Amino acid sequence: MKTVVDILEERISAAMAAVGSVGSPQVSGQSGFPAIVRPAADAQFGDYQVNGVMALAKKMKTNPKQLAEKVLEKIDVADICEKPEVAGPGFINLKLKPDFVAQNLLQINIDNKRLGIEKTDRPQTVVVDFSCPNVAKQMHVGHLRSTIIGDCICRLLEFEGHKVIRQNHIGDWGTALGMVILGLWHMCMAEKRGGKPYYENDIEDLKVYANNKQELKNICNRIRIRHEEDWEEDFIEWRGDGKKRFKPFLDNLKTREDSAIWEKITILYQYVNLLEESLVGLGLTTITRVKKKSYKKDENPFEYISIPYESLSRHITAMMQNIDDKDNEQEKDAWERIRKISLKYFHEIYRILNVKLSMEDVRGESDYRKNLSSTVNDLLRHNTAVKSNEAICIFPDGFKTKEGKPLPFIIQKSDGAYLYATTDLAALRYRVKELKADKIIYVTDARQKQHFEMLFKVAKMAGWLKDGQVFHVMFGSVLGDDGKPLKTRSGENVKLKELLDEAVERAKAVVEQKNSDLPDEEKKEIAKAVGIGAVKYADFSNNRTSDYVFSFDKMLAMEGNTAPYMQYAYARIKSIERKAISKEVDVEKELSKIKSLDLAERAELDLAKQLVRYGEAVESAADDYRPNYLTSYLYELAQKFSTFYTTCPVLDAAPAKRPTRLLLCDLTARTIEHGLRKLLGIEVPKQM
RNA sequence: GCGCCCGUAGCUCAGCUGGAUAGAGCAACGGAUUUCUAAUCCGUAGGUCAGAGGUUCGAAUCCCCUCGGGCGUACCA
Repeated sequence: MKTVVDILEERISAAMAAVGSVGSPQVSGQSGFPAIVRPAADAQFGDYQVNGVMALAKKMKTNPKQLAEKVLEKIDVADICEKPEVAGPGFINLKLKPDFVAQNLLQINIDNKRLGIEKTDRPQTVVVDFSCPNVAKQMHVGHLRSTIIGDCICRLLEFEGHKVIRQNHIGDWGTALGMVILGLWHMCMAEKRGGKPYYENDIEDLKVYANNKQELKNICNRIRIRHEEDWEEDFIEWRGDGKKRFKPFLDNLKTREDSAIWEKITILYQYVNLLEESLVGLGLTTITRVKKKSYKKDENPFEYISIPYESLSRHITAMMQNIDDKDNEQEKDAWERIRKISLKYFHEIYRILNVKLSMEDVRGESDYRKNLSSTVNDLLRHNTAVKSNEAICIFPDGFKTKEGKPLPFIIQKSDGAYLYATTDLAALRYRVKELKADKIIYVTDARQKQHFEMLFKVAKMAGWLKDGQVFHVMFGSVLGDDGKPLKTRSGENVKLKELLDEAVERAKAVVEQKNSDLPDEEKKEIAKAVGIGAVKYADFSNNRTSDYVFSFDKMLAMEGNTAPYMQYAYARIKSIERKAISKEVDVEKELSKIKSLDLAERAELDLAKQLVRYGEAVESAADDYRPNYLTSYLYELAQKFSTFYTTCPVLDAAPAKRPTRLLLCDLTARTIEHGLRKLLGIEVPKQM
């Protein structure tokens, strides 16, 4: 079934074409005559309005009002609308016939699965890249948006009939790798030293003195001296070979519990990050080793160099580039363990969030590690990439540095390490070539806009992409209550798990207060649905591109335009169905016999018209990747239902009126359920 | 400096290739419950769409300038 707005658009565009081509042949040669049918701005104008006539009049250099009159003569919508009217400077107002609404509703009613919404006639293979948390890091509120918006986009596209391939491009390569190895090293040394782990004290000190440069330098130097002591001491054959302590520690890691490792590694990751940030500009150096290009048997294969202390993890990253080598076996095992544990925790969050992402959807940066050199080489061969300051770069047009020079897209650093630009290119190629993607969608925050613009441009330069094949679906940053961006500095992140737990807890308190008679088990289920639903809905209902002000109170408020409002409407309908038995009303029977509807009451007709529009809302949300179009539709639906509910008794209605009202209830429930559960991944309890 | 995004009611935000008198929620105020769940409904009040100019039948929306905020800007993601 086509949406009403599409039918109207088609018919009125045809009428406009007929009128436009008569008076002005040159206009007809252009790209058609869009009627631009929109929901009416004000109910007094009817249900839909045509905006396109005035634009056409402008093109034809004619009077819009007169043109609208001419179009009116050609319009054939008598089966759908009351007589259309010209209004204002050249609008055409359309009002649906109650009969048409009733017939439409009866058709939707028959289609249990899709509520009368057609599948696309041009199905595509769409790759959606979303969520993408970082290994060894707790997911925080910043990951919430990518995860649930991405999931919603997948659900919308799947429902439209596209083949969707989810890709969880987790951060498990590049710098993350070096930081985890360094973090594990600190874990080892802290355990050797015993007592309260030194990194916990260091984190506190670094935070306290973040703005006192002199003291910060003293602290960092103290850390560095301890670091070098530990490093110097840890060897059997050659300085710093790690055979005395670190290597046995890595072996021992296998015997430890996941949860114990997870808790520590997330803190250590923060530690390494915070230490490196603190070190910037302090000028401290440290000793490390690099493998010689050639060496004799029994000779120390390493030589020792001095590097800036803050670049140590990056140095390790470069060394670990060959993680698949035999020498690095232990590091590789440890790394895979950390990766596995991290994924376990991410998937726990996905389960709680009701997000459809499985282990099969995980294809992280590390999965492309074997394609990185060929990606770079191919670009060098095409002369797309060039060497500049020892780094391998591509200079796409239109991007400039601070100094006004061309801005490079760096795909290999001067130390030989690859970057996320390289993995992104390799991933993009994989998606086009192997996954046969017609379309690739990246769901990330707006700060990466320039990166993606460059990525897409480079991929086009290399001939790997067609126009219009990739989209960056971006969203705003997460802000704190003070309106400033929530920095990813350690400690300031709000852990997603804790946020979700609190949401459920608050919901539980409300359920307890409103409906204390329910069995405990049910109260728990309701609290989960309401709490998680509220958090997700708060995010969906915001404009995607705006910044996101994070506030417990706002997210967890359960009044007004929130998920619980819709869940409540649903629960009321289910309650009517339960009550029907005691009132000797056979709902199933009345619904199955229904042949026509009686939409006499204002509230009935308003609700019916809203129900007819569900397909339009889904379509616009999917077309623009904007879940908030869907949430505002559902909110309006619930509002119209609530008005209907208070003015139109259902079970106590006259027997002749009752089937219509039962159908309105049933269809409202099905639409809310479909929108919330199927498309937004929000549960709808039968009671609350 | 340059590039991108943003500025709408006291607060949080919608506003869909430019469309009619700019809409919601929260907070405030007034009303509604012997009747299917009041996590509700009905109503009142609240605006120089940051400011100035331009484009046109018509601008919150497009262009220019100013002010204010954010992000990015060669080896982090």
